[in-house]
Amino acid sequence: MPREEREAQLVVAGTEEFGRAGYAGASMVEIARRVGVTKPLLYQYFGSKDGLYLACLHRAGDRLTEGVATTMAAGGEPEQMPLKVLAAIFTTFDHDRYAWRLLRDATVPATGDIAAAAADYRRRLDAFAVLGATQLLTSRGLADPVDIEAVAQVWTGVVDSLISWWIDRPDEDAAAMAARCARIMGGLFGW
Amino acid sequence: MPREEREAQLVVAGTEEFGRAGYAGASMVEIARRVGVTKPLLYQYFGSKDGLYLACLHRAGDRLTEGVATTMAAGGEPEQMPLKVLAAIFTTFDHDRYAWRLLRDATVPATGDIAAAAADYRRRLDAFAVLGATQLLTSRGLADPVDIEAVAQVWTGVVDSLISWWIDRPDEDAAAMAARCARIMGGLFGW
DNA sequence: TGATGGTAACTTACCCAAGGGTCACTTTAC
DNA sequence: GTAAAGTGACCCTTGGGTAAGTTACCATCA
Repeated sequence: MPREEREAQLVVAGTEEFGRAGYAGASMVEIARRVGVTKPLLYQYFGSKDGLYLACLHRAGDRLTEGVATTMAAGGEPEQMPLKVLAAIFTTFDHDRYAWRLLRDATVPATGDIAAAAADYRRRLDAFAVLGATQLLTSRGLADPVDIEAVAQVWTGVVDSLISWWIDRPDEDAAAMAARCARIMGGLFGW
Repeated sequence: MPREEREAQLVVAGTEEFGRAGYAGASMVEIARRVGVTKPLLYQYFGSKDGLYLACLHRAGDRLTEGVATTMAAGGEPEQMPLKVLAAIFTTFDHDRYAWRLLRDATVPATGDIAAAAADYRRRLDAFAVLGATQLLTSRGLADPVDIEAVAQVWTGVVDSLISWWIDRPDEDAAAMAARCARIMGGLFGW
């Protein structure tokens, strides 16, 4: 099998394993086993556990920030943005649901390349979240910047828990997930 | 120092370290070092890493389920329950903010005593969340049980992210945190 | 009162399995 | 024949876990 194709397989398997068990809990030999190869090949292609994690992280982070940026750039009513962003995330990661977790893994080493890259992706996503929260809160007369930060962080937590819930329900596809969120938000908040 | 007192110190240090780094990422020697003792004493008192984790988990889980149960039992408007529960959680864990994370640590081994105990606490808390979500959604004409489950899980995710945010702001006390949540929910949802 | 023995707190130094990482080698395709 | 895909067997550090011993305190008793 050509290197490029094998690497893609390994990144997919790594994303699932890192997403499931976290960086600290994931095992390189287990990731290799999933693909049907052995550990030395994994090291030949990615150099180290950090190298593989970074490859997984960049793939996930780039796709995610791109999708969110496109959606946010399109604009619209502040109340509609959360749903639009959710729909974009669900569509992008329908077959790769663990990817989101890589950006929010608490078990990566506190310093080093991984921490820096993950912090950078989180920073970019947080900026979008803060932008959305600002639009939403100011339209309702709430201007405290600390409130806005809190709402932005809760928003990422909501995405997090929706994706965790989704991972446990593989039969629910992206469209059904988006429809469910729309129905719930409409009912609960009148949005 | 008497055993009882030392054990309490170690449970506090363990809760912080497990909460910060997760079960897989936490180190027993680091936990002992925080308290100023060495690893063998930790093992003499708790037997194993699992034993220490279970001690931390039970302390956190018991206090949490008790506080939530008391609050839910008091009853009230469905729209007011989330705020009341949040206020109870903030008050209970004002000086022990990492405790919540032990119930939701993804890096614990998938089987064994810890997994069973954590699943049990989560099950009890989920039951409260489902109860609250049912009251809230049925009052708005949403009766799909799958929607209710999703809302319940998102609710726990909201608590999770609020606590993470709070951990990063040690100057904000429980009362300020509750007031902030009340202000935001009032502004965003009109609750 | 002071020697004595026992117990609980605590440490140094070690064992061992797991897992990240490497080397030398074999197979396969062009 | 050579270059790339791939492997078996190994090294070594990390970290969970333990054995054996030391200190400090306190109750007891000539």
